Amino acid sequence: MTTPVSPDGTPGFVSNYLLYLLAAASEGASAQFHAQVRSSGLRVPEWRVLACLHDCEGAMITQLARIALVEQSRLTRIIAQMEKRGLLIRQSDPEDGRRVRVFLTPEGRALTNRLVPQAQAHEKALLERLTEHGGHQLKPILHALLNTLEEDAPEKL
Amino acid sequence: MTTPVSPDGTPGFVSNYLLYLLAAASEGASAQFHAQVRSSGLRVPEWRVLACLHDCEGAMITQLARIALVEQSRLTRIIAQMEKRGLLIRQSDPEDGRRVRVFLTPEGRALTNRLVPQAQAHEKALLERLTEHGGHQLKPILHALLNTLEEDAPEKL
DNA sequence: TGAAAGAATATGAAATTTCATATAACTCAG
DNA sequence: CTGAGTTATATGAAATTTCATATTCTTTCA
Repeated sequence: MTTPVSPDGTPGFVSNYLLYLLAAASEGASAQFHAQVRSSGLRVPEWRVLACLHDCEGAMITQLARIALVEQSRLTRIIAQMEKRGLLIRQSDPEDGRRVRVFLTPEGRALTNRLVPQAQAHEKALLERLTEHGGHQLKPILHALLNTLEEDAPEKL
Repeated sequence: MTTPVSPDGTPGFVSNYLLYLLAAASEGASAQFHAQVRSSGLRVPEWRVLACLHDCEGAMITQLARIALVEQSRLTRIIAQMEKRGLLIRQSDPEDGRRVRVFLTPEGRALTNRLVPQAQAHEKALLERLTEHGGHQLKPILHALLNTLEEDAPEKL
């Protein structure tokens, strides 16, 4: 990831463009851990679903889609696959028959409980290597960015 | 994007997990501008290709794939489509016949020259809304993160 | 030189993703 | 209680993406 420069050495637009930096940072930082995810037999969106369920078991498809950053119809199919694999079960909400609530199976929970600590360990290691460069400011700034974005989003709660 | 919490109010893992924050920040920050991209008739990876070419005309497919964060075989097809649309042309390198170098057409360049300033304006506006929350630290930290990641990547130059 | 190894790009085929829309369930005003 | 409007999820069909591998060209070195 050598900083791309024009042939003449000019720094170029992309290499200092915020949206590029964010995308590259996200991709790059995730790459190592996502390899672990895949070697646990999960694809990234599946892992995200498990992580969300770890926090909010019984969430609706739509909520999961929003949190896991996946489009709804896609998530519906991912959930279906995960259900077939026995990682989770769908259960329609008795209060509101349109809603489908998703729960981890014991197997799904076991996998989740194995991966979450791995994720935390990976995060810790990464942040430690960043301490000299203000690594502790990273998460606060990202939170601030997300809050700012929420303000002007046509937000669906 | 209400901070997801467990039913009991516990803050939860995901909502403060670095890789999630990065992914959500990237997605969220990009959403508005990517809407502009699409209304210019481009998909996001296509815009990324144009932006890269803006900086390094004549780049090889592999370079573009790495910078634009797109897998090579996918990029090959994206480039092919863009060539059909007249946004760029491929030209095989006389020095090394395996390489394909990519150049903007006048039309492609015009589109690029229209979008890059839009991107810059969007970035500026976003960063301004973040100034009170340490927005000026964001890009430096992301650079630091990317540098750190490069160190231990099996890096292909 | 020429055979083997390596690089850069392309491509087939299966799988996934997207987009629009269907379906089903709920809400609420009249 | 009925039907228009809304919300949650599902699904068909086209398009894209992925993965493995083919193809083409280059480099290496015996």
